[in-house]
Amino acid sequence: MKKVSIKDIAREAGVSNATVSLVLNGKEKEGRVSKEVADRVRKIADEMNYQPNGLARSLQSGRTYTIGLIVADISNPFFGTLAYYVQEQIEKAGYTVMIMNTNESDQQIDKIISNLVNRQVDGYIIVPTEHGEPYINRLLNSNVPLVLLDRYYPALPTYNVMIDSYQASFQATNLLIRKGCKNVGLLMYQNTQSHMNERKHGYIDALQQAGLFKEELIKQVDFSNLKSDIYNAVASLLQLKVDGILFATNTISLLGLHALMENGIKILDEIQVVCFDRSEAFEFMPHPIPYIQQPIEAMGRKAADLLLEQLSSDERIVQTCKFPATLVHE
Amino acid sequence: MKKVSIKDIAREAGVSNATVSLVLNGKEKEGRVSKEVADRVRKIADEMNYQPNGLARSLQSGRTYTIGLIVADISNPFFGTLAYYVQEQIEKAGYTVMIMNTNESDQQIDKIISNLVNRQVDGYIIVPTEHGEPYINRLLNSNVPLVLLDRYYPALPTYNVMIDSYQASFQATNLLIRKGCKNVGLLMYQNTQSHMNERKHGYIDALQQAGLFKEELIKQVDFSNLKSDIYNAVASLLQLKVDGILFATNTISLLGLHALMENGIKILDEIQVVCFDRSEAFEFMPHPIPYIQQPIEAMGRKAADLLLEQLSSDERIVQTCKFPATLVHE
DNA sequence: TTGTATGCGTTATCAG
DNA sequence: CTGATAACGCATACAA
Repeated sequence: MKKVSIKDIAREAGVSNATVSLVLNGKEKEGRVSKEVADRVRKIADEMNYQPNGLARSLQSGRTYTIGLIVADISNPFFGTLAYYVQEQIEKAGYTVMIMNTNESDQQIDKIISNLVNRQVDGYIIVPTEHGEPYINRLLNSNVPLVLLDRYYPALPTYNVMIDSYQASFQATNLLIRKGCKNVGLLMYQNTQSHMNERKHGYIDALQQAGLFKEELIKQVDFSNLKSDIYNAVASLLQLKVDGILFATNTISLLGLHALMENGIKILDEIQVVCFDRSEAFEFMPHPIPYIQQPIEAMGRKAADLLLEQLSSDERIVQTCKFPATLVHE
Repeated sequence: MKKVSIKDIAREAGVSNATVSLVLNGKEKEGRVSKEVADRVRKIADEMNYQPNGLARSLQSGRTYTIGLIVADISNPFFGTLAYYVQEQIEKAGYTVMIMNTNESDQQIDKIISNLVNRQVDGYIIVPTEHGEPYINRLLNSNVPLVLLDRYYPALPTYNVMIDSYQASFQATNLLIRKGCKNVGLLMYQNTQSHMNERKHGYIDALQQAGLFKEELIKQVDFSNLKSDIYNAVASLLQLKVDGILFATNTISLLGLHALMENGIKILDEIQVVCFDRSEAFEFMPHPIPYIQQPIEAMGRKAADLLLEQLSSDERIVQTCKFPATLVHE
């Protein structure tokens, strides 16, 4: 069962491989191949169950029609859903998506990018890691189509797609203030990236405007030690008598809520919260949990569109596309 | 910023491309290249920021070091997590994983497989669609490394990895019976595949042994019309006075629980349930929800291992690896 | 120790 | 209308 190539068909049909290639690519018109030959070639190709070799084709054409999508954690439904829509949109244009996982590791993103470069992918959609800037920069310099997703490096002139984290966080914090909270805590990642930073400053600004900001109510947790970090942070916030908490990501939200429960807190009775992203858990809670809803589908499709745009034209007018997030409550 | 090839380095270094190739592949020993030349070549390659072209290499070697992972829905955390572990395991062996999505569509799986064949991937791990048997069979005949995941076609001699759905469902149903249920309903997909079928028969057998089986308590829902189908099915089950329900997948579980709630049912007080797969929602429910836990990590790694095994040796001794699922309750 | 020549499967150019 | 032939970038058998 070895692979059959154009050459095999040519031999079988008694024609040259050039002719076969023309026929199989539907170029018989301009190639001026006779109907008879064309039909015979097609028939034989079919009988021999010919499958074109994309490698050879790509080597020759310089295009793989593949794009690399690098996310931070494919087991997180946020990224899974994002990947879903990116793929759906990219596929419409005849491209294939290669999904890769960094696990938030800078070392991994370096390896993955090298790997994709070797594979000659035509473009990249990347959720960048905290200190991945040099690797992204290298890609940028090589002038390959590129879109950053969910986070970006302000110093780099890249296409970016994400939500307006500042606004989302600002609004969310104001909701807590309106509900009468005087001690609003923030649970966020120990991470200096744009998205975290904006979420932090939206929170700070809202509280400062209300004259309620207290530095010590900001708790940072580590991605690699999440569960115990969060439990400790929540315990510590409880000691500081918080009456409201903003959770800065979906994962933090879920673990945070759980930690509150474990501490015997009646959520939304004793302590107000706002979460990031909807969870299937919310519908089953005694009260509806307020949350920040990211337009995942829109973001995925937009990232795909921006990449496709670059793929089909040379001019680059970089843009940062910040989607507004929706605060869902009541 | 055009790509630099071996030829460019050779010219720059004043040697032949064969020499460059030998050096860059660490074959200077057996190739007997002098240290000086080797060092110079390496230095120049580095300065010119040489990146090997994997396409050309693969075309020559016949191996892409890529495997295709085809799942049914990447936005479903079950498959997302599965993908995560498959990738982690495959990557250890130096392979790259291409994740693709069928959305349970037979048409899609056909397209995706063709695409991956064109791309010359070295092997496949596939969650097959309902009527995808012919496409899988074609792959099988081409003798390419292949593992089916989560479901399989009994008629095909493939490597398979999944849970023992019959046992899981049988146990789950017996739990409901032990809890005193007399009218146990089943909410499952309208799907003839192995996993669904086994879940159905585990349920039937358990009930028949207890003399409690009633055909009309089995409700089938459609993947493409899920939400409303489930609401209708639940409503209909309630009219039939069920006192226990087995939900056959994670998605069905969540929507099913929600439908019960909407109908004002106090879950586990008025009606007993068993779900498939853990949900983050369960921890927040008034009572701990019993569920069937699949060993996702073990399955992902096993599928990867079985594929790697085929990749590194010619002998195929197909095996179906059924993992026991754990019934978690109390 | 290094260079030359060839092939991997395609497509494209240019003759015939 | 069709067939040689070169080229894509790399690896390798064989010369030198």
